[in-house]
Amino acid sequence: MSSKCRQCIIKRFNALKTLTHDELEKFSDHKTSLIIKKGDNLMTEGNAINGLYCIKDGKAKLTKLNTNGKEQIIKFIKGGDILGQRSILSDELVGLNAIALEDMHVCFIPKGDIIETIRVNNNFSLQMMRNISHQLNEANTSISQMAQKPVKDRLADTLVQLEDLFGVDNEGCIDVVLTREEIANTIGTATESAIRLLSNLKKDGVIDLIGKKIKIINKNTLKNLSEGY
Amino acid sequence: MSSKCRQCIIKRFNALKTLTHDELEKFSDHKTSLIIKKGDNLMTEGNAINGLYCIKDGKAKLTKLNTNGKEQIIKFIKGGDILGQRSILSDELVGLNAIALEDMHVCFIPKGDIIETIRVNNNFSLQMMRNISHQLNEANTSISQMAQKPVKDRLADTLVQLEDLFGVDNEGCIDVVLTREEIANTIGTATESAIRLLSNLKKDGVIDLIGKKIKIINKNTLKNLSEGY
DNA sequence: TTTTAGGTATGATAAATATCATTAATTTTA
DNA sequence: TAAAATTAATGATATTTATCATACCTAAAA
Repeated sequence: MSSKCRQCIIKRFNALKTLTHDELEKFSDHKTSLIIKKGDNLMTEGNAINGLYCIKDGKAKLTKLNTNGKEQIIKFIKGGDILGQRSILSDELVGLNAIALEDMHVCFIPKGDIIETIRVNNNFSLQMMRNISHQLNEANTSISQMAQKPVKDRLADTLVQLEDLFGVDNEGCIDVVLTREEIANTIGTATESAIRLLSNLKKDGVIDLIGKKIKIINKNTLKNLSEGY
Repeated sequence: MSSKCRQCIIKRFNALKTLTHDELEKFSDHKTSLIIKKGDNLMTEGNAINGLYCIKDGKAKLTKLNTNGKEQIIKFIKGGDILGQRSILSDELVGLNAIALEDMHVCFIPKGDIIETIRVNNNFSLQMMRNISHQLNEANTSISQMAQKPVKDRLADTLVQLEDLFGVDNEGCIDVVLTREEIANTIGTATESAIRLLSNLKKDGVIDLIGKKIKIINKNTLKNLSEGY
């Protein structure tokens, strides 16, 4: 049973918080609730999109498939995030794959309602612009880091970012399960290189590896490493 | 003597084309015309910005300074482009340096007018969103390429993109003057590596090097190279 | 014009990273 | 639970890329 948008906690976290009572009601009436199974695609690169996805819970990776067939992970997504804004706003095809890292609960709001709201509710559009602008800034930083930093620094940076984004579980491990290959695809390196560098960090006592889970022991050291020290 | 925004040809190329007669008049009255000398900063990373820059003519590089002191070129800018949108929209500090590659003519429009127009003119905000969204898409592609492609492929890609962006002069050379270091900072490699790869491309007859100027002889080969063939 | 400085070019070498090969561990499937 | 398949780990090696050194060229400055 799908609940009311009005009651949804995720609206506190994003552009939805600017909506009026009536707008929320309309969204509620038109929305579809979906369950995306781990490994399934929520969006697919090159496809058209006709609405916005609100992530209620679950985690996803946003990826791009390279011409050589390699997957590049551009960004991670979690509950409270909104997907598809860029594509709806620019009226372009979807640029990234969104692939569930675990089962997800998602709401789909049709494009018409969004566009209508953009036209009427200025705060909503401003909030969306803010969001996209912020993402652009992050992307630019990413370009610079990918281009200039060695793999080791990028790995350190990624670990810190993953902990900041997903937090830690009750054992103190970064609260997301990624394969070594996915970590490699995030920092842009070969899987073996990622594994090797993780092993080194463990040997140096900076992190601990518990199965697939990673526990940051010395965050400051990681932060320094990420800046080349 | 600064002319009227209404008559400015660059308004045809960007969000300004959605402005009403009255809005253009207001912009005209409040704008400042500037000349930025080659090598000077139009915007500086970390600074606040209180308006939008419209590039009438001239070329610029958008850069980021890395923690190791290296410059990364994120994007190139030319006449018709608008600068500072992201920062104004998100209300964040400027994320990039804009440095003139040649003398530029630029108009500055104060933030107040822009924000006001965003509130009133929906087409204007939509157009801006489109622009930012498009830039975000490009940035994501860039991340993927930086992370996954070898330097040679990135150089080939950059050369093609530079020609597409700036066109060619009457000798058929890419119509922008960049130092080898700037090319290296675009693709994210050492200057010597960029020079070496350019020399190889010349030896293979794919490009010609005429002083600093670069002439693409076989664009298709470059395109293939950029995809790893 | 000569000098000087900055940019370009190229070789030699070192360091970083990828690839290939193999084994061990873990997860999935039958 | 056993077998199969995937994932992780690590060594050996090849390739890519960076760094250092030096020479050359070009354009600006004295």
